[in-house]
Amino acid sequence: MEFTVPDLAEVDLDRVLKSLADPQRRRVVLELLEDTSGAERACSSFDLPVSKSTRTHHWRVLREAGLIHQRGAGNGTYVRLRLDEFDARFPGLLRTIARL
Amino acid sequence: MEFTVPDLAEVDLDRVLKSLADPQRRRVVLELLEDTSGAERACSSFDLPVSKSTRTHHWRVLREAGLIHQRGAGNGTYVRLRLDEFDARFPGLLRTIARL
DNA sequence: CTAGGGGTACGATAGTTGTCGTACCTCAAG
DNA sequence: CTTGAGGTACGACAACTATCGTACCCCTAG
Repeated sequence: MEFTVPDLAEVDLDRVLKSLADPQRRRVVLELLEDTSGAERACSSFDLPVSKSTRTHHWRVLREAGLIHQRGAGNGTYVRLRLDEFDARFPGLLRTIARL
Repeated sequence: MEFTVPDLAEVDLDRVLKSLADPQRRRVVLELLEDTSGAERACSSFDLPVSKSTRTHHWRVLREAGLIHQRGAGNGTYVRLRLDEFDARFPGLLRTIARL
């Protein structure tokens, strides 16, 4: 199962800032950012204190903001930052926020 | 008439990002930022395509996010970026967003 | 003094968002 | 084959938000 991600050119800053204006989502993004390996990570490996459906919701918001890519591997789902693409579209934004 | 502004230490990133995740408000902030003079500007000098009450609302959101200071001068209202304070609390954020 | 521009406060409203529960799917392990 | 972990889709709901209109306030220009 595959998740469609938006073309970064079609993502607007509004959507991005809204997606990052949530503690849960920001935490996840920054956690991915700290993982300098850039490797995939299991969605289930994040400790989110919300229900399953809420988790799904947050992943979708991040996906639609162009921040992440998701891959469904039958059993679980794996997530990866679209770091290079995103940084090309919104240079420095992630690093700046990470530094705060 | 005076407007109370929050202590920057008590402003959280959530509130800031939410306040900037709106085109009208972001435009106003960036316009103030481009004005390198740092001088006050009349609130009425911004061309906001919304009603008076909506304008008031947006100014309040920015104020509560610690981004601006407002001074009521009887007749009109004047606004000023809290640039130094804000940048001390959230270093680089405004400039980064301005660059996008 | 009166008009009018600039502004706030309050109440209403439609749309968005974060959250959940339930139902259902898929695969791996027993 | 059955169970369970991980996950989606859908519908519900409360909270928040952007917007407006109305009523009202303050001052300056006539």
